[in-house]
Amino acid sequence: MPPMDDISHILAPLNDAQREAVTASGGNRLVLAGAGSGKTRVLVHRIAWLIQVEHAVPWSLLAVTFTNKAAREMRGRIEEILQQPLGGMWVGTFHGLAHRFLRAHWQEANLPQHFQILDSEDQQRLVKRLLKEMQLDESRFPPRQVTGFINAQKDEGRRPEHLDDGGDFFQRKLIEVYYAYEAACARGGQVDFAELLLRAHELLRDRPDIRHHYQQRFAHILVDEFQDTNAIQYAWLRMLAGERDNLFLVGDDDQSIYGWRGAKVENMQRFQRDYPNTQVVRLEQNYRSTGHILKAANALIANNPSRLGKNLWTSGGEGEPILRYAAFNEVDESRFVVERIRRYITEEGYRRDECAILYRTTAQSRLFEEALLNAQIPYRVYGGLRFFERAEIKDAMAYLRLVANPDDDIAFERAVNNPPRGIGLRTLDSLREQAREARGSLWRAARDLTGSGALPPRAAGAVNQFLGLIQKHQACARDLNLEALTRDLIAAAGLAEHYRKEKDGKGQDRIENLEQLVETARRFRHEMGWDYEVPAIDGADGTRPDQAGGAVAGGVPSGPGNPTDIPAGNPEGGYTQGNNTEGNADDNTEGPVPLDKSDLNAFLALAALEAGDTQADDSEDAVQLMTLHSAKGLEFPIVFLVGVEEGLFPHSLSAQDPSRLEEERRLCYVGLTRAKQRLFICHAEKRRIHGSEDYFFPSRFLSEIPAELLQEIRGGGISRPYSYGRSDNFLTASTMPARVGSNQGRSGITSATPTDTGGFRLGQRVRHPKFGEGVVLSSEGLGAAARIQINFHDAGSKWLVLAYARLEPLG
DNA sequence: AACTTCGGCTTTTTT
DNA sequence: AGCCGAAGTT
Repeated sequence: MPPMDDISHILAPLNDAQREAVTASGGNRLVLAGAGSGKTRVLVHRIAWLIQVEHAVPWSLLAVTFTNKAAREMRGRIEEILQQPLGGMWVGTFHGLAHRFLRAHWQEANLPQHFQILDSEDQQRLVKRLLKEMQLDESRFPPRQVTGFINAQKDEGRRPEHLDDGGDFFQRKLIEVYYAYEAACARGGQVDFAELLLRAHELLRDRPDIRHHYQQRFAHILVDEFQDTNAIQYAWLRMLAGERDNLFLVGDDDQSIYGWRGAKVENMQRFQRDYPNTQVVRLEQNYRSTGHILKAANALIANNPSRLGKNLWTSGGEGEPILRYAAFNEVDESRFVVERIRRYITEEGYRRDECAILYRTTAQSRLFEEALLNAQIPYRVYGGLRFFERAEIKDAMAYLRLVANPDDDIAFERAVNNPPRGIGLRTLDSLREQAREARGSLWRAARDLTGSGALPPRAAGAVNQFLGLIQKHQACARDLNLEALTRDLIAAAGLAEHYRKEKDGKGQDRIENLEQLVETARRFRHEMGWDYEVPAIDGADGTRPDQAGGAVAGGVPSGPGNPTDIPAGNPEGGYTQGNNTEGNADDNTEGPVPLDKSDLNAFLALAALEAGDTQADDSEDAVQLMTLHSAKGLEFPIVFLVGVEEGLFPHSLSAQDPSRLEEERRLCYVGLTRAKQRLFICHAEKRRIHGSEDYFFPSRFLSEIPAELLQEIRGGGISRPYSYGRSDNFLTASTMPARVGSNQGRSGITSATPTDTGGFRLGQRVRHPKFGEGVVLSSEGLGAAARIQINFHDAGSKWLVLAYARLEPLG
């Protein structure tokens, strides 16, 4: 341990508030860390402080994050500042840590030793199958909603037996599905994401011996992004902390944007009630953005009534004004943004990756991609399918899963006739039927039926062949390493051949991805995995302090077509490859390593828990495109916040409910605070959405930003007052050409017959005495029959009879 | 059993 | 407009 005088590197880079948090001793701490206030730095330095100054052993520390990326980054930064590897410290995601915990205590948790993890897609498939078996109509019980119901219950810590249908038919059925779902998971030895947390919590709750063991072990528990915890995660933390008052929670209630998936901002207030001795530290000095940007963000978020309260400030300058662009339509918007980016790159020397385009919904990326493509500016879109979520990878993984556990029905259904081998619906139905009757797995049903001659010979042959394929690999799994098993299985199943024949252009990509999978398996080594050793609970020191490291396994590919890439590299740089054993493993290949069953299982767990990156090649300097959600935690010198329109942002599905509207506002706050130097806010007056064209008001969020901080840019250099009148789309009886034919829309003309609009123009703003302000969408009919469609700001879109509607033109 | 077409639906995303 | 699932066709 370095001497006391060697702590300047821990404290020197900190401001007073940060230092207060880092050096706190005794008691719980809640750090309210505003955007850009050095939240991660505080966590990292706190841990360094605990180890170097308070002489805490890494083994007695627990640090929890939400994403694997954050966990990797934190571990890397701690190791960097300490200049030593963090052996036994538990750093990971809630799910990752719960998984590790359950692996160690599978018996006590009443799980099979080699339980598998279901990802969301698997879960959805299972629910679908159950709905079908229970003969519930999918239109009345949409699988998505049913899955959502089950997950929401688990997130709240509720088992089906805790639920009451309240006499409601739907509720009763949902509970029945939940029961059936649990039974199916138990039969297949499977655990979904929420189950990891719930089981881990229940185990701590029900087993005082285990609970005390961990309570004793963890002297300090640190949590990042605390505002994103759900009920069960919070309960789990409390359980682990016990009476030790050893919680160090970092979060920002203003950046809570995952309420829709169970996160509870309330946990921040609740924590202060549950632990009245908690000391709160506010980090309000922002090191990221200009004064104007911070003022805008502060003003915006002030509109949210339920806040803990915080005000960001900077010692830096005010910076440039925020620029606002009212685009005519979405194409104009994308052209504007790309033109500006082009100028920043070519005229001001910015790198491409210093520019980010942030949007509310993924669908919005397309136009920007097109415009960037046109301008020949490289870009990178975040989000979308990750490596282990790709269909071909899941196909191959289904075979691996069956080798590990033949009772995995979800894998069975996926693999059995893919590639097609003559096992059709009829055959599958009889397998399902048999499985249901025998209350066993499909695998067993298949063995029963092929043995008893109950299947038609042809089907029986095909099923037998499939069974043989899996069995053969189960047998030789002992002699093969993971890589060989994966490669052989893909070949024997005929997957690559199958994709080769695929006629759409994706076949080649898919084959490359399968090759990448084999490569990933090759790199995956036992020593990268987890230490599943069962701690001796009654012993003073059950887990080996030096061994438990590497909560985050290496080897997840960052995407296709880049076999030599360094996996999971940190684009922000600054961290050494730390726990990433990969580099070494690559170079000292010691010949074929025999496959340990836990090797295969660790690989399967990795695939589920850490699905890999979305895209290859972070190395190329490219403009960054992402949703606001995925932008959290990032920063860019130049930010374009686009599609800032009422109905899109806030999204129409959230605008009604006050609490969801607040969350939208927080999302906007997150967006604004991503910008370091320049911020553009764009909205389109007219936008094609879901196939039809609509008029939009600028978002209310725009009007919540003080006008003096905003400067409007006029389109195409033409100075024109901001109004909806820019539309070239006049639709009055006199100017409207009589058109025949069906190719409407192209020129923006939405009706082919002459109509009477009473002098109102399409896109014109109007006021109605009852419905308030709105925009003319379209019209039909003549004279007394003339009707006009208005999209009202508050009341939505309505058809009104012109003769009666007392409409007053605006603007 | 495999291929084709039609119809409904459409936020955000990590584990 | 596009994606997915379900029904209809070959």
